Amino acid sequence: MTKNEMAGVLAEIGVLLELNGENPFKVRAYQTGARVLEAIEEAELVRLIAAGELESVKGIGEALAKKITELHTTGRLGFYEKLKASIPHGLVELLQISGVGPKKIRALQAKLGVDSIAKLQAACETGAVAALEGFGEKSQEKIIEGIRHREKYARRHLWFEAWAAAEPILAGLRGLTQVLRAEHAGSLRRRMETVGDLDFLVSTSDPKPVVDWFVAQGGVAEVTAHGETKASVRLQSGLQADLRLIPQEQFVFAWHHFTGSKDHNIQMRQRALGRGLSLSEWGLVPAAGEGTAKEKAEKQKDGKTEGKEIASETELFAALGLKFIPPELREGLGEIEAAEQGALPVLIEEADIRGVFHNHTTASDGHNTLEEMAAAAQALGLEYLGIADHSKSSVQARGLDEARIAAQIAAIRRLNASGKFRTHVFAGTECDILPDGRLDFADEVLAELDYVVVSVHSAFKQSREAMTARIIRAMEHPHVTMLGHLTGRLLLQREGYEIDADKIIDAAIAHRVVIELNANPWRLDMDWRLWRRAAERGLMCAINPDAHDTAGLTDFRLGVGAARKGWLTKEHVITARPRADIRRLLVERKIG
DNA sequence: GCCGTTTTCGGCCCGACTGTTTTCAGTCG
Repeated sequence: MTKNEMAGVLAEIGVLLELNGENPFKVRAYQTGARVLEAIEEAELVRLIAAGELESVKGIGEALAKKITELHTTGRLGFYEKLKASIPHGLVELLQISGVGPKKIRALQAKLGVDSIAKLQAACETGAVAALEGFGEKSQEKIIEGIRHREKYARRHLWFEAWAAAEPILAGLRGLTQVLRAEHAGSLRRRMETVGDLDFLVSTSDPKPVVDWFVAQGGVAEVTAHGETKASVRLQSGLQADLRLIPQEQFVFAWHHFTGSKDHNIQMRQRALGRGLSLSEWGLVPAAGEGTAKEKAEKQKDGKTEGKEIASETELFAALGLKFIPPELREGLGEIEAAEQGALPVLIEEADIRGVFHNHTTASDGHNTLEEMAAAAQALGLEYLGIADHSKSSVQARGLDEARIAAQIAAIRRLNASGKFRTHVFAGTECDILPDGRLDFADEVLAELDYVVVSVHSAFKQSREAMTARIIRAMEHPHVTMLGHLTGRLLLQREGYEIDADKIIDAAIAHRVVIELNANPWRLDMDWRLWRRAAERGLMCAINPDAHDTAGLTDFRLGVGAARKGWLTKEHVITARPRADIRRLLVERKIG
């Protein structure tokens, strides 16, 4: 059983225990265990299991270590199978309904025999739910709505779609005269590849007109909460947007809190407690003494307790002995330890990008010509543009055959010689990796190119072993410069093909092949979660927009966001190198 | 179920909003 499958089992145990009404801290322990497994490297995990040292991992104790070991060695877990069998499958899907949690599910099951969405719907229609103690007409209506929209509401949204929705809201809030400050937070600010909802924070001396504007703005389908300090709306896309109104003195604390992640916040609060302080969205106050954190924060505001003024996130981190942690790193994956040791990376920025390698033209499945792409790259200030159209086996994308790519190479050479654009164009290919790992072009063709991207576009259903061997064989080819989209995933649409990422990363390092961070908003592949360790071991990254038109070139910015989440600095990223370096490296045929 | 430079037991982040209540439980983030 793979690492991620084991993590999935632990997470599911957490859900099942929750439905059983188990101690919430036990539930959390399983959730933590699942996340820890996801974050650990597969080879390291195997080593720890073999050595019996799993318990040395923070978050994994005796019980979880035993269960993980059982899963790893037998592929099964008796505890899990028994638990799963004891709980009707339909109960789990009830959790998808907005406003319905474990307690309500237990009540519905105990008193009405509800153990599926269908039965819950039927019970609502007869009015039985409204008659239940603790429920009422409103609850019943909300459940009916929740059932009707559960797919739309549960859906996550691509980061760039969420950003497109958030930008005008943020601008609208900032345009209100009552608003002192408005910021976005949440997974959008952390630049997660997908976003579940939008979070906006506002400080104002006059909340009512701000909340009223927020719930009445265009694009709002439904108002789900409308209080004095908080409002929630459902946008027509199904995306939920939350607005929170925060006094100016507490803005920084709230901004940090609602940026998350949850794991990061828990670790920050634990760190604060270790220093006799209590951190919340209200402030950073002494942990001891009477009263809630909020009350203490308010006292502090009035100058009744000792406390240094904290006016920025930098000062907030500093108060806990930490360097500023960029939002992209706040995933609870070691950033606090790094910040403590002054070992945070200087993350790559959009301005560091000098060029892009993987782009298409009308020669294959792009929508703009070579010259149009070059002009657009120049307008973006890029020093170089790599053209990598598809190769002949990608028939669906009108892949180039030998004659057409020869003509394209000549056209690129002529364009560069003409001096028409300051941006230099490199002639490349996105060469198909054939099902057996051979390349789609003969060596003589590849030798004519400035560089070669290799990608999988066929036979997605190969076994993990076959696919891994196939990709490694392709990377061993002496003409290969970089590997395109590692898994071929399309976010929220299609899982990637099965691979052993560690093995492929090792092979890429060994053969000095670069792996691409495909910055297309549906891809962001290789995943940010893999980059940190890979780069530490020496893997080089190319942030490539995989642009199919001139507008798509700007997608490299999404790739920078993902690279930042992967702890990458500009030293790790080949496309942050100036053109002169690139030319020299490409002449040597290998970059890494 | 995990964890410990206050602890091997007793904690575990904590507040807003809603709906159902008439003081609070459940859900959510």
